Amino acid sequence: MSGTQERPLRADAARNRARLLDVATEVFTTRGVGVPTEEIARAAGVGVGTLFRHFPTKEALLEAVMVRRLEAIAARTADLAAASEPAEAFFGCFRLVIEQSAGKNEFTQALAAAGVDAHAALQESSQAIRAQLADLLARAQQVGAVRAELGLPELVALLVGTGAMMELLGADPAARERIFEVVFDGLRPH
Amino acid sequence: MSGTQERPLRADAARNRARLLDVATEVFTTRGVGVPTEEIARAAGVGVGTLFRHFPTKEALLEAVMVRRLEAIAARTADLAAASEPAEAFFGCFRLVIEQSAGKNEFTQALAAAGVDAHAALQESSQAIRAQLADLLARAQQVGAVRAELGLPELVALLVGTGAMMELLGADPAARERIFEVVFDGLRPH
DNA sequence: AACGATACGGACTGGCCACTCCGGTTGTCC
DNA sequence: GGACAACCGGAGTGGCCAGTCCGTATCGTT
Repeated sequence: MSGTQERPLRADAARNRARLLDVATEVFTTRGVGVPTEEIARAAGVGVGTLFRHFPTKEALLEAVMVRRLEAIAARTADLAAASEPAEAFFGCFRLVIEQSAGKNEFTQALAAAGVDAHAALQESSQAIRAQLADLLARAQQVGAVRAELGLPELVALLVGTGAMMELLGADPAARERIFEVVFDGLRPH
Repeated sequence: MSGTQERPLRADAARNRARLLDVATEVFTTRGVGVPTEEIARAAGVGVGTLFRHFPTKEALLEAVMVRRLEAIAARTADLAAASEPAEAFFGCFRLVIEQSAGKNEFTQALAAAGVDAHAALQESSQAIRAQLADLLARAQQVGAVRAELGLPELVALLVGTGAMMELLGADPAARERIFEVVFDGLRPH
């Protein structure tokens, strides 16, 4: 389906594209999506023209950044899930997803909105994560580590919400840990 | 301090101001803060000039809306807190705050940011709520209804985060209830 | 080394939106 | 009921920003 079948980019073009993605990730994450495109271009050492050639729209750039993050999370989640028994895998992945979306409120919102109004590319990579999460959840429930009545939508909500909590608490590790304890205890049966 | 000491408004001016506030609350809540000011003016049946005379800035309008909501919540919280014993009061107010901020992600973010960079008026009314919450929390902890190690920052984070979860789940009451169960169970000791 | 093809830069355009300004209207007080 | 203030409406202004266009530079190939 997703044919990445284009003729290979020229060396400089590939370099610029990568730099653009890196810079955009950094800037959007730390300063929000309201930052003018021109600033991202300048920070990447290219002109706006170049930016818009690689990403025809600001939205497209944002999407590319998101997809990249989602894919990174999916990969790490898969590793973690394969290497542990159900309960550990579930809670480990929960932490991982939270930590990977650090400083990125809007990213989590996108994950949330993905099932609703996001674009095709986002749909695809967020579906991948959702499938993994569903699997993780089912297995953790089977061994009785997580309340049986919870579904995937609730899990996603919990993830996004917990992410929001962490963002609020900033860099206080003790407080973050206390939140994890509350949420994890709440997730366990009875 | 906060001298509401101005000469009383003319009748029509007062009416317009109130209508503006009502409409702005509605519009900002349902469609986000990105809506053009002119649209709010039109919906309120006045010109933009009138809007900007009452609220010199879009931000000022937003602030007024926030303050109003915060005050409403503070009032209802106080009632509820006075009429129940600690545990019931705490969890009741938790629900109340969540429900009152329904459909208003950005409002909750403001509550959160209030301690950080919001304007004077917001500071004031959010301080009032925070004080109430601190009290509620302390009392619930004294009777052993809530984990002792949690502080006010964690409680605020939990509120905001849970609000985000609810927003995500939309109108599914069963799912919302399941989330409440998870969070409330997590809040209780051990 | 020379020549296409490919990619670059950044001045420019168009649209949107917060905010201003002032001629006209409406409330209020004697 | 008249006169003066207080208020209103909405066309207009300025600034910002996403996206375009084309002359110029760079890459890769023979």
